[in-house]
Amino acid sequence: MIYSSELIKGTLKTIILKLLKDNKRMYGYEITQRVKELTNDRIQFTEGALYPSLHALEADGILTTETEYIGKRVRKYYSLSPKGKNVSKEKISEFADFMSTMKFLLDIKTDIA
Amino acid sequence: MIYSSELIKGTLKTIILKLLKDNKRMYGYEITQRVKELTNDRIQFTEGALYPSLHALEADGILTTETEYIGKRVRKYYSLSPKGKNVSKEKISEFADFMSTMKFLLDIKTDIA
DNA sequence: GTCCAATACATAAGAAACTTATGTATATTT
DNA sequence: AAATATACATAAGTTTCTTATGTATTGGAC
Repeated sequence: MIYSSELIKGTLKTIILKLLKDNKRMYGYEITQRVKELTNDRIQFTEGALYPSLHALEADGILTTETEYIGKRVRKYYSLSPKGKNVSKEKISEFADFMSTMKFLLDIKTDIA
Repeated sequence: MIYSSELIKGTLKTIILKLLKDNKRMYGYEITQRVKELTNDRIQFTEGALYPSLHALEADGILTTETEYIGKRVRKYYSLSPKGKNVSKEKISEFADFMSTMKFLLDIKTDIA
């Protein structure tokens, strides 16, 4: 099952910030692959969504970049700035809070007895 | 705390369908108040988002309507159609699945030493 | 008895975030 | 040698929401 994109909307930045919190630095393509892998293909970031989002986070001072060459191919690593570390924590805890609200609202039973 | 709207995006229809599943029929204004109340003001639907969404669900054959007058004031009640009952179940279980994926994704440590 | 807030609907313009499509280029596998 | 994977990027179009506006009735406060 691939989730309807409507459902995933708005979670992209939160996921990016979580991955970077755990991994110190990652490049764009790596992020798409990691998410795909971790979710068993249920969540797949398109490049058209990912790259503009990374650029926006950098412009906001949340991410910093280092460009490296692997052979002749460029690779752009993203890391959390000090500000980004706080934003990351906030976003993740906001999402956790949101999930518990939604869980209550949708009356979802997580334990299948 | 009011959740960032970016986070709530895409959940509006799911919430509407859940409320109508439990309540048989509700009118627009009632939905906004119920959601506000159930979430302690954390989720608030604007009319500009709600009404077009209800119209779209009706156009898709997911909701049916009955118009009633309370005094001279019109009130439009929405109910799930037979098709809507299925869609409602699907949307809710899709969201439940999505939440468990997100919970995993946001809890995991990927930089295991 | 009048004014403000609440109830109740609706739509339109603009913004935000995404999809789809396209482009460039290198590296690896078949 | 060709196809696939890696790796970046942007632009046009769509969807979905926000913000603003509009109309009208009802109830409570003063």
